[in-house]
Amino acid sequence: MNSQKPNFNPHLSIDCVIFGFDGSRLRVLLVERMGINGDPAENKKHKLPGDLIHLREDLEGAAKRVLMELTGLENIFLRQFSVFGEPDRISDGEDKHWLEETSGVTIDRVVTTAYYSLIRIDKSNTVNELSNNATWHNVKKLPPLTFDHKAIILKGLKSLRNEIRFEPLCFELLPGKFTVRQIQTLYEVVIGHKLDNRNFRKKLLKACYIEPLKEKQKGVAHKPALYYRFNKKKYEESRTDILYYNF
Amino acid sequence: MNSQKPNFNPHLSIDCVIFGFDGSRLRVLLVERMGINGDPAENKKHKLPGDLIHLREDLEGAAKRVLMELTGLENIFLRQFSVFGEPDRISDGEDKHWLEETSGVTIDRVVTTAYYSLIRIDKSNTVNELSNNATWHNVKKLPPLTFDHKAIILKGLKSLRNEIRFEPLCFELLPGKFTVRQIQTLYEVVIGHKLDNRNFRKKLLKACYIEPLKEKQKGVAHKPALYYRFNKKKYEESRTDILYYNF
DNA sequence: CATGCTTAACGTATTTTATACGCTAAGTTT
DNA sequence: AAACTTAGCGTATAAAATACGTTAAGCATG
Repeated sequence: MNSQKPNFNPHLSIDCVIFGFDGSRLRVLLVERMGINGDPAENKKHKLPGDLIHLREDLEGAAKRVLMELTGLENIFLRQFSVFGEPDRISDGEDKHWLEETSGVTIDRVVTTAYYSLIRIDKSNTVNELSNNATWHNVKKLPPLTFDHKAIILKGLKSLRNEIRFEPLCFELLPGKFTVRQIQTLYEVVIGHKLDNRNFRKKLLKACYIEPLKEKQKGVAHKPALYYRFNKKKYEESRTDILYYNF
Repeated sequence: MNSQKPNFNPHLSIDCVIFGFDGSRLRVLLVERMGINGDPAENKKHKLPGDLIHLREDLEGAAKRVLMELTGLENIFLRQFSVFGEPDRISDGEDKHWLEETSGVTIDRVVTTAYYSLIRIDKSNTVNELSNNATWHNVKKLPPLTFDHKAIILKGLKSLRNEIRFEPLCFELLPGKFTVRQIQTLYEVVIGHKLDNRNFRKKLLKACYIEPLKEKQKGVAHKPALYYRFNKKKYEESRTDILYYNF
């Protein structure tokens, strides 16, 4: 309508904490903040994939758009976990300057809705990442980040760490076929401590929705492990109301 | 600065789902939406306590302000649980008209951050509630509500239902001294099914942080129950890293 | 081609926790 | 005094978590 008006709301944004599992570490996908004139910023910093929200766009829709542009993937796991709205979260001079230059409007305050998403790291999405200046980083060794993005990542990690214990989120991070060792390692890195392999295995295989395949690992210098897959349908059928409670 | 500008951001709000437990039902505190000209609206509707956010105000600060104005209470339990930002959530003609009249600005879209809070229903806060047109409603029998407030309450309830099973939230809803029956009834209404009293009692009393008092119920037409209290310090000391997980 | 190395995979014994349900106790009401 | 109601304790059984010993299947090496 009014050509002065940008087609996004300068007060609202979304940011995505995209987690991936590379077989031994939990990683998060970050983009390099480009310099104001297109050239790399002097103080190189990373940021979370995110964007201001278009005027008639849904929050979750905006998150999906950002994910699609970055990875080329649709239908990936996405969960809102928190909002960050301190009036001073954009206070850092350099970061604010960058945001105003790239958006073209004066920024008073931006409230960002944070999502975490879970994806499988493999060849199919590596291509897009490279073309978007995106790189995977170990969540335990984060590079310098803009704004309060470090706090956002840590809170997202906290949410994941909590929720993976009660929901089948692990299968969003694992390949379609996986070994017992892979899923155990994933749990270990996410919840942060070692688990007994014999008991883990026992508990895992009791679950009828984790099905053995006929296929084994190949080319490993030890006894090859059997592959399993997650049967989502069986999982949903086997769910009963959880009665567990504590004080 | 600019006298045209309101001292709040017309895009950002908070809403509070305030839960209370009256001994047998879970209740939620709602305010009656006043009519546009001060007189009761024709189509009487209720709404969640909430407000637009002041320009330099924190989200949680805004929630605390709303709670303080409504109940006169400080330091009450408050937890952010979701954001509601669909572009059309304010689409209802009547509701939108009301909001524009009372705020004095044109409303395109409001993203609201939803908090739930837990309070003890007793005499000390009844006074303020009355002066603010606030009333308690059974969460199972909600009156007609403005905007998407019904969906917000239901999502808040879902969060509470989930989180009360792993955190000591029940003590925020109970009086300082309570009986085993009271805490069990609270669990039953929140999680939605009956529990075996004998086993519940056993599990409860194993917890060292739930301490028996010397005092008993009086004036009840049956064997009087012993009162207990929650020892927060002991609770925190007894916490160990939860190792429990599932797939 | 036998030996060692590494991780997979199975089993068993013990402890802890959850579930099911019977019974007595201490008040009030009639 | 008998009936009624909820409090409060106990016991037996089933299920789940924990601890840890042992064998199996592949590859790498001399």
